[in-house]
Amino acid sequence: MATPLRIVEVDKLKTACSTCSLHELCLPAGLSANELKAMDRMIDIRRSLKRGDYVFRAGAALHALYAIRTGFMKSCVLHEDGREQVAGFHMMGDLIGMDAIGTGQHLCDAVVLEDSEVCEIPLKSLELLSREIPSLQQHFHRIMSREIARDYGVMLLLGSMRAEERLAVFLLNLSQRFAARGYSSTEFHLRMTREEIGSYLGLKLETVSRTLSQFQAQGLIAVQNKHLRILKIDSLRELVGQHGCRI
Amino acid sequence: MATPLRIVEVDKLKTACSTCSLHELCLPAGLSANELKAMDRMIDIRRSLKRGDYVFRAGAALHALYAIRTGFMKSCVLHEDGREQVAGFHMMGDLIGMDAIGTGQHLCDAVVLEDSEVCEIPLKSLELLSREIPSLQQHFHRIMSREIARDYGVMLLLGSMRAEERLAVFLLNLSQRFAARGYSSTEFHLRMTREEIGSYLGLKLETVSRTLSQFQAQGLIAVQNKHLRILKIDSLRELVGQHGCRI
DNA sequence: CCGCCGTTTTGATCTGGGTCAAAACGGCGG
DNA sequence: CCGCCGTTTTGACCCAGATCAAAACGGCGG
Repeated sequence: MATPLRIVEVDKLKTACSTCSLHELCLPAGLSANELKAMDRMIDIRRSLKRGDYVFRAGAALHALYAIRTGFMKSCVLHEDGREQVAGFHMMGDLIGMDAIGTGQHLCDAVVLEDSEVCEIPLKSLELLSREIPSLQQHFHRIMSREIARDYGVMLLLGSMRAEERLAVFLLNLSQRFAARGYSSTEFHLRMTREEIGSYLGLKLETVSRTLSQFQAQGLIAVQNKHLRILKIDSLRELVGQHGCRI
Repeated sequence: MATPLRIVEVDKLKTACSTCSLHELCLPAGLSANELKAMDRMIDIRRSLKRGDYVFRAGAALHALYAIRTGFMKSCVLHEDGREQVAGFHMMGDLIGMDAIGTGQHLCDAVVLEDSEVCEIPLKSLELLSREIPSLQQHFHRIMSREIARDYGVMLLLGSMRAEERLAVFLLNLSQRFAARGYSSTEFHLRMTREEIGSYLGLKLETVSRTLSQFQAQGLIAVQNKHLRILKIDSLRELVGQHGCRI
C-alpha cells in the first residue's frame, strides 16, 4: 500500500502474435495464418513491467488495450479516501483495459503484481482490423462479453455468499484458470496478499487468513504463506454448491 | 417469488429506429439518416411484454440482444437453491443480453417489472452491419464497455460500502438515469420491491426499508410505498462521498 | 365494497465478520 | 548472516446488518 510505485517503463520490442504461444488463448484465437500476420502488424509494442508498475491508472486516457503475455496483475477502483477495491486479477492471455472504451478514460488502476509483459493493442487498429476479419470481431465481442459474465459472477459472490463460499469460489476460479493455461490446477502460488484477496472478495484480510486456516484444518487445502495446494477440490466445490450459484 | 411467470409472448410488430424517440440514447446513437435505415432493416421484431414475463432465461441460447423501448426490467443470476441475486435494473434505451455473447447462452434471467416493449437485435445482423458502419461498431463497443464499467461500480458498492452508502448510490443512480431520459431526477416510482433492491445491493429487505425510513427521518427523501422524492440530493451525494468512490 | 395476500414497516435479538491488538513469520537489503 | 519491515496468523471483543416476529398497509379480484 505504502510501497512506492514506479510509472510504467516502456521497452518497445517487436512482438509477433504468430509466434506467441498464447495465440490460441488470447485475442487472435481462431485466426488463420494470414490473419495472424495482420494482427502482427497491428500490435507492434510490447512492454516489460516490474512488480509495482502501473499498466494504466484511473483517469488516464485510453491509448490501447493490453494483452498479457506473461505475469500477473490486479485492477482496482479507488475510493477518494485512499482505500481500494480490487475488481479483478489478470494473468497471461487476459485482455485488460476494456472498461475505458465507453468514456475514453480508464476507471481503474492496473497494477503489476509479478513482473509482466503486455502487448499494446491500439483500439483504433483493433476496430479497423475487426471490420475486415469477422472472426476477430466475434472473438473480441466474446472477450468483452466474458468480462461482463465474470462481473456478474463477482456480484453474485459479493451480494449473497458467505465468507467460506467466497474463498472457495476464488480458489476454484484460480485453479481453473491455471489449468486452462497448462499449469497445475491443484498447486500454485498466490501472487497477491491476503489484503488484496480480501478486497476482491469483500472481506478483511484477517477473515481471509482465518478462513484459509479453517480450510487447512478441515483438510481441504494446504497453505504456507503464498504457496497453496488444493487437497480436496470436490469438497471445495460442494461448499460452494450448498448455497451456491449455477454459473 | 412464488408468482407464476408466463413465458414471453411475442407480438411481431414492425419497428423503425428512424422514427423511434430513443435513437439518440439507444444503439443507433450518432448514425446518419442512411445508416438509420440500415438499422431499420436489421431490427424487424418488436416484442410486447407484460409484468412477470421473461425476455430471456438463464441457460437459454442467445438469439438476439434486446433494446428496451419502454418499460422496466431486472436481470438476475440464480442460486441453485432458488435465491436470486439481482445484477441490474434496466430501462428504456438500455441494451440487454450482452452477457450471453461469450458462451452463446444467457447466464441470467431478464424479468419484466413493468409492461415493456423491446426491439430484437439479432447478433449476427449487428455484427454484419457494424462491419460496414464504423460509428455503429464504435457505439456498440462503448455500450459493452459501459456495462463493464457499471459492473465495476457495483463491485465497489458491494465490496466496500456500508448500507447507507449503497442505498444513496442506488437512488442517485436511478435519479441520474431518469434525468438522462427526460424524466424528473427528484421524483419517481420505484418499479421494484424492497427485496429486489436489497438483492441488488447485497442487503436484506428489512435493512433497505429501515435505511429508507432513516433517510426520510433525516429529511433527505420522502417515500411512501413505491413513490420516492429526493429532497436533499446534495446531502445524499455527500453521504456517498464521505467514504465514497471516484467513479 | 370487502377480503385476501403480497409488501412494507418496525421492534427485539442474534451473529458473522469487522476491529483492535500483538506475536510470529519470512524475505530482502546491507 | 543479521536486522528490519511488510505480511500473516491468532486471540478477544464489538457492531452493522441479519434474522425472527408481528403488525400495518395497499392494491386487486370477486
